[in-house]
Amino acid sequence: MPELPEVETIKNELSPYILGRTVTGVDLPWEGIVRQPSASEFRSRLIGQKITKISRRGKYLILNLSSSEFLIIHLKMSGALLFGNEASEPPKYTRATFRLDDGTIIFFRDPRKFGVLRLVEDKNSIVGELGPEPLEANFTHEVLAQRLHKRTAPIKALLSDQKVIAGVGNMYADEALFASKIHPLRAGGSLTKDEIKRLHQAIIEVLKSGIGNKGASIENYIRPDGTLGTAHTQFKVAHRRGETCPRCGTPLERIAVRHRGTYFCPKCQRER
DNA sequence: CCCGGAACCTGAAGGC
DNA sequence: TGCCTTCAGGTTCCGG
Repeated sequence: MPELPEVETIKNELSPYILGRTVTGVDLPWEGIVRQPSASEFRSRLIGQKITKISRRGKYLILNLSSSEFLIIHLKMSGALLFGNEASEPPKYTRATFRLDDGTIIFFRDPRKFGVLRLVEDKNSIVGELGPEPLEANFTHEVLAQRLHKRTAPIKALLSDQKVIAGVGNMYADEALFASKIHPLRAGGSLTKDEIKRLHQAIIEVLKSGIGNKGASIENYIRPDGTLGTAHTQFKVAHRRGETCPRCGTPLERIAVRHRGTYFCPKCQRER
């Protein structure tokens, strides 16, 4: 499922195909994918616009348009953006198709229909409340400490909260907690300064590693050219049900935190 | 404001 | 073999 490294990879690999191109057609086989405005208005306002910039904020993709509006895309759990041309058959579960002026076609494939398309004038209406970008210089361990201060929710839940840190989801939260040897159920505000420093470093490392491996192909994640990422092969605990800790050999445990599958080593990540 | 749980959605996997 | 139930999780909404 796409988290920061997956969305970053999609942005990088899609960029040469769409930057500077003009949208000439929009098909919506399932109109429910458009959150705002209405599907018909979305179509008419998007057609004719040139894509002048593509960026990422958290797990959102942001396309700047020549009209000064923004096309904001969220892939949620099962969404993928795939490129093709006029000869391409739409992949199964295609929910939206964008035709560009050079014949390139971008397919939004999304089996579970969680994905969202928005066309907005003010991008901050969507991404304005997000927490800091973990790979930018202003994300320091002091900033992390301040955002966890006095929070009583489990650290795993806080790491996955986009208002605390943008871009970290279920998989990379588990990896960062394992790397920093912190139990997922520890209250966020109970972490020591040293633990927060380790966690801060671990978040940056697991995300950078994920990007270096072009994302983790768990579930439906697929790169725009149809190939898979390899980040999941580097995972130490995430989704490694029934396996043992690569550090100490203890069988990994799986618990539910906020109904989310959470993998950890009960020996390396002690409860206190 | 903070926390936890339900809802959205459907393919895959497991149980009987 | 096949039907039924459960699981997967990012975000949003809602109640306490």
